Amino acid sequence: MSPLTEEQLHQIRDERKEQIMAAAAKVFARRGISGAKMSMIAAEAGISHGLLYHYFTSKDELFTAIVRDAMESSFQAVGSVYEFPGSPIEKMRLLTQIILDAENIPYFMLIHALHTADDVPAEAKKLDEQYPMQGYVDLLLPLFGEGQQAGEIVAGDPQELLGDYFSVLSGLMVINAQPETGYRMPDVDVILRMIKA
Amino acid sequence: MSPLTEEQLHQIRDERKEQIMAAAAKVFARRGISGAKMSMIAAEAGISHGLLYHYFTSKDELFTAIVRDAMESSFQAVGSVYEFPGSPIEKMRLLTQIILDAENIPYFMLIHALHTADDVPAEAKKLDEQYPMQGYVDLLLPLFGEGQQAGEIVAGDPQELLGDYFSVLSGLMVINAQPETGYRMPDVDVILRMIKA
Amino acid sequence: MSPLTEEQLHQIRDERKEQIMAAAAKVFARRGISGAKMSMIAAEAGISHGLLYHYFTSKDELFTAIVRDAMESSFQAVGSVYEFPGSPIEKMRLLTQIILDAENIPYFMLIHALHTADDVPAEAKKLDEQYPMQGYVDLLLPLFGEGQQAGEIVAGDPQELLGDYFSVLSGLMVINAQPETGYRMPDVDVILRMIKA
Amino acid sequence: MSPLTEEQLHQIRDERKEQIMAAAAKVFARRGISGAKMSMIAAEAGISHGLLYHYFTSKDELFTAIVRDAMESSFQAVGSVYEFPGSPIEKMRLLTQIILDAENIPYFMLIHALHTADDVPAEAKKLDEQYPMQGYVDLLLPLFGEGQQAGEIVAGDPQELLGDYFSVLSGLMVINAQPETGYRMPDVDVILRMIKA
DNA sequence: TATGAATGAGGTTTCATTCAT
DNA sequence: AATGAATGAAACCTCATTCAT
Repeated sequence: MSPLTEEQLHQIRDERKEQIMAAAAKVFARRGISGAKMSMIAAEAGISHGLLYHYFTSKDELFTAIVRDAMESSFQAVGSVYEFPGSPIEKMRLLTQIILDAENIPYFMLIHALHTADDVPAEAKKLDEQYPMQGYVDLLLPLFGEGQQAGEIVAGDPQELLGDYFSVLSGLMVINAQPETGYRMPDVDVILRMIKA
Repeated sequence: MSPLTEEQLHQIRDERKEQIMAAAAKVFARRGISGAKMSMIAAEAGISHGLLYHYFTSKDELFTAIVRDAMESSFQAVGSVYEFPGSPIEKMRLLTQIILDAENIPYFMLIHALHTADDVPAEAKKLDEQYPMQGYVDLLLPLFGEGQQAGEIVAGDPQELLGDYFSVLSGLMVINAQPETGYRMPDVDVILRMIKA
Repeated sequence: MSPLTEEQLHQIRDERKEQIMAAAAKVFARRGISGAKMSMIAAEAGISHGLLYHYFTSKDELFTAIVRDAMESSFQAVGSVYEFPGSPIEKMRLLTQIILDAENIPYFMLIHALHTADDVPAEAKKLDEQYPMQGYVDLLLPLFGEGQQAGEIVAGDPQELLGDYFSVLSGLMVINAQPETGYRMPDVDVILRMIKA
Repeated sequence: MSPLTEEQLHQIRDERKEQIMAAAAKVFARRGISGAKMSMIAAEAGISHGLLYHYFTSKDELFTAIVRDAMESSFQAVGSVYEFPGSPIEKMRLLTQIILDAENIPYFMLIHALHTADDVPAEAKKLDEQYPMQGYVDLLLPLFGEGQQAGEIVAGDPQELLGDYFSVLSGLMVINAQPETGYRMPDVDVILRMIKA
């Protein structure tokens, strides 16, 4: 009966959702929650603002969906460090290099926005508690300890060192979210010196 | 009951302005430009929102005034590094420690907000060009070179290294602007490892 | 598998229209004109909202069609009172009983909505002038006069009494349109006392 | 310090609130909840729509405030019946006459709107449960029983009769909310016949 | 005929700014 | 100088209507 098959419609919906979320991630990252206007997101996605509401009930829901996406996939990405080749410090080096990629900036910005705004949707706050930075630290603790025992990584409380390391990375991503601001994105090896023995 | 002299009035006015700017810096830092509402600033300053407009023509002017203040005083603070005691690396250590003080966070946040928002007043943008990060780097280049020659500071392009260093510091300040976000503010010595020989 | 004849198609179309109008009447009655959303009507009719527009050009046209239907059939129903058995007051009793049936509520609600809203389509307003309450009164005047002469019906201006009577019935139907509101639908005989000698 | 005394401001606020509520009652009564636009209410009150939000947080809150007002004062009005002069049926007659006053129409309409709309604020729904029609019936039961014993009021279950009576009155008020609709507002004595012995 | 994606006018709400007192 | 009432531009969101398939 339907002129488009169920499957075709499903595909259209999924593609549109992706398209909107990609556009929204950009805008949220660049402007923060209240600075991101629905009209900007619509324009960035090349659709009418009305259609946004066909796919996401509200700005809040849209923001939350993007954050969920960002957190889940970043968590996975960090977890894959154990499949990297090389010694612990070499694994850390690779992971750092991957993280610093400009394309990850929106993810860091979103999490930053999450902490910055105070009108964050409750749902998004839950996600923040579910995937805290501590999670990344825990994930890497074994690797880090191994590196310390091997004498490749500097001595000290691994929890704190890893926390410091992620904080530095997060900060760099956040301030480099805008182009042309005069900030620099340091070379991997410069940052790595913080934890290298 | 003689009326206040012109000068006394002027001084009262200036004190009020300081009070408002301090309150506004806090709010701008915590919420960003569009997230900071004039009513919040008024509440934080303990005055009515109407009174804000007796001291600052607009939100834009208020923001710009704060940014100017932040830039000028931070520039001065960094410049005073040459009066610090100790060897170059010790001077850098002291400067870093001073910078990382939580009370400086608003300054970094303001500059970050300046880069983040796109509805930044033109006046504020001019300030950004007038006091770019490069200025801080230039200020410290002689000290840094001295340290490298003394073998205290790691070899490499001093321009880039200093740029990296300031970027890391800026990033850390920005992400630690909100309390309770799980980020860490690393110990001075951890950061210092990035440039220490 | 011979294709449907023109006539059969027409009939199917008409049945669909009836189905939609019945659904719409329910929704309009319960929510009023602006409270009734096209999507609700479509859902109630079990079709997509897009299909509504194959049968009715607009919400206004749909509303008008329902009102026309309601007015025409109710006029006919009241007119049939003369074929009822019994004396004038008994005829009035039967008519009242028929009117008070819950299934007639949508008709009264529609006419009420017509008077309530101010964004009523011009076409519908014309209908309201074409079938005013006065029409019902005129229809019943002879019967009423007969009842008065027979001493069954209370004395007084029959125009006014009949007007009062219909107003009371209308009011009762309208406030009982929603279930569970605490209002009562009085017994026929209680209402009849208003006009019984 | 304040250029207007606390008291003056309070008075302005109260007057404005009254003015807005009166205007809103009119508009809500005429158009229902979703049909009443905030801009209409503002226009009716002769103020800007922005100012509405200075006094009432939302359309819902405004509606609820009016309903509360309506319910409380109508409850009081009905309760005062016992202070009326005359026999029970005469008291009922006076009460009826007071109720039927055109100025009370908004009150009935609001309660009707409350039952009609389905997007009624939760707060308003609570009020509806707190002041149900049964409350009015209970209030009048003693008087009604007295009238029945005195042979002035028709025999029958007083609960049901009073319920019927209020339903008829409510219905009449609701359908006569709009001017020029062809409905009639019956004379007190016509309605009274429903309960008079 | 039938569907649901897509649009945009219009309604609700927020908030920077003005102004009477 | 100080307050808070008042305004209106602009943001968010809803929903009647259109249109590709």
